[in-house]
Parts: sequence; structure tokens; C-alpha cells
Amino acid sequence: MAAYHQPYDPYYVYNPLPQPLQHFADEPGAINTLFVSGLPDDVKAREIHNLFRRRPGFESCQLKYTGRGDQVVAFATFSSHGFAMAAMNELNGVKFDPQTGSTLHIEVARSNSRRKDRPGSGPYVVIDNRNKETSDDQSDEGESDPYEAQEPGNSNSPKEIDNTKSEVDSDQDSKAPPTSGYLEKASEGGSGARPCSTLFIANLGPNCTEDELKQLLSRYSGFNILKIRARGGMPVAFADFEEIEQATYVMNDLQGNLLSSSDRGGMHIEYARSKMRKQ
DNA sequence: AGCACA
Repeated sequence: MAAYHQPYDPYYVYNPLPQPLQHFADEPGAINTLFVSGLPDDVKAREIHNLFRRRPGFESCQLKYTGRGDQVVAFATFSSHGFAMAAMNELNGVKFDPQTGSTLHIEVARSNSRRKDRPGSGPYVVIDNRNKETSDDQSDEGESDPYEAQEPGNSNSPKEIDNTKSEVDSDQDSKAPPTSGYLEKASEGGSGARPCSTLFIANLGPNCTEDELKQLLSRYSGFNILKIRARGGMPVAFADFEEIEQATYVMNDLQGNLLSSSDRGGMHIEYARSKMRKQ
């Protein structure tokens, strides 16, 4: 009988989206906040705001400097879970910076943002943890901001966007290595290949699509672009990263990983023989 | 084992 019962969500009426996801919007505990990674480290809160402001149900966003290297993440809060899901599906895997090819990785946040429109804080908020000492541990910065990403549940295909402009590489979530401190072994990379920031991916099934691989790779820090070559036979792929360390991390992390399209066992990943050309 | 694009 409490007074906290909302009879309806005003946005719900105007919901132009075909997804049935909005039906979950009123469930208690529904997550209305998205976690965004893959952002270039010079991203501005304004860019995040512009990214989401036109999305149905958008309420507010935050840019957060994690203090872990130069990594930047963002949170976007919507008026309902469904709106958040729709925005996530639209923007996940999207190229955020056409210059570098860095792509957004968007997940449902672990918890809802509690920093919505605080009086005086404007349409977006910046959280800056960069002053904190960053010892070489990976401890979460959960003390002040417990909203981290959770298990990825990605889905859609990439699109182009046009309302942002930045540069440099991408960084991102808990699965990613620290920007530069990741360990690399001399013995890595199959046998005899020398480290390269482009990876060669083989043992793909005949039905492997660029989208499928791109969705997977866009979760990783520093991922630039993917190219698939069919060459008449089985497809192979080249995935380019900003740094060798990031390529190494991905190679180790995804080595043997079974794609849903595969009919022949896991991916085989090596350093490419030459760096992907800039184009 | 399969490594392109210039």
C-alpha cells in the first residue's frame, strides 16, 4: 500500500520500439543503466551525452575516469530497462571513432546509477578517479562507484554513427588488460611468430561472419578493425589492435575459442606476419 | 595449415 507505486511510465505510451523488452521495465530491480567501454581515453562527457541524448527514454549519463591507466568508462541511465536495452542493441559494437576504428562495447550495468539528475549537476556528470594512486593491482574501484559491468550479453550488429569526434585508442572493462602493463611472454604466439599488433585468425567455419567476430573482438581493449578473407577456401581473419600487448592478450584469451558458427573446433590465432596497413 | 590490404 505504499505510495511508491507508479501507475505508468509516461515514456511507455510513446514507445516506438518493436522490442518486447519494455515489458520488463516495471519490474523491481530492473536495470536501466548501461555500462559503456571501448571509449578513447580523451572522450568527453559531452560526447557521451550526444551519443545517448536522442535515444528514447534517455535520462542521464556519467563519464568516469577509472584511475586505472587512462581508461574511461561511461554509464547511461534510461527511464526503463527496455529503453536501455534498445539503446544498447543500437550502439553496441558501433564505431565510436572512425579515425581509429575504436568500437563501443555496451553492457547492462551491474546496478542502476544513483546519480541521475542531481540538482546542479547538469545533464551529465564526470567522475574522476585519476588522482587516486594506481598501484599495479587490478582491484576494482568499487569503494566509491560500485557500478561495474557484468557478463556481456551482446546482440546486435554494428552501425555507423556520426555525432562524435575523438582520437587515440580504446580502453575498457574488467576483462581487458591494464593499458600497458600486461605481461607478455617471449614464448607466445604459436611457434616462431614474432609479436605483431595484428592477429591472424584461422580455423573459422565456412559460415563465420565478420559481424560475429567483430562483436567478440570489440570487447577487448585496443581493438581496431577486422578483415575477413575467404580466398576461395575457408575464411581467415585479420584483427588489428593498437598495441602488441593488446593483441597478445586477445590471442591468449580467445585461443581455441569456439564460435557459434564453427563446425571445426576452436579458432586458431597467431600473430599476423605483417601489421595491417592503415587505410 | 590456412597470412591480405599496399
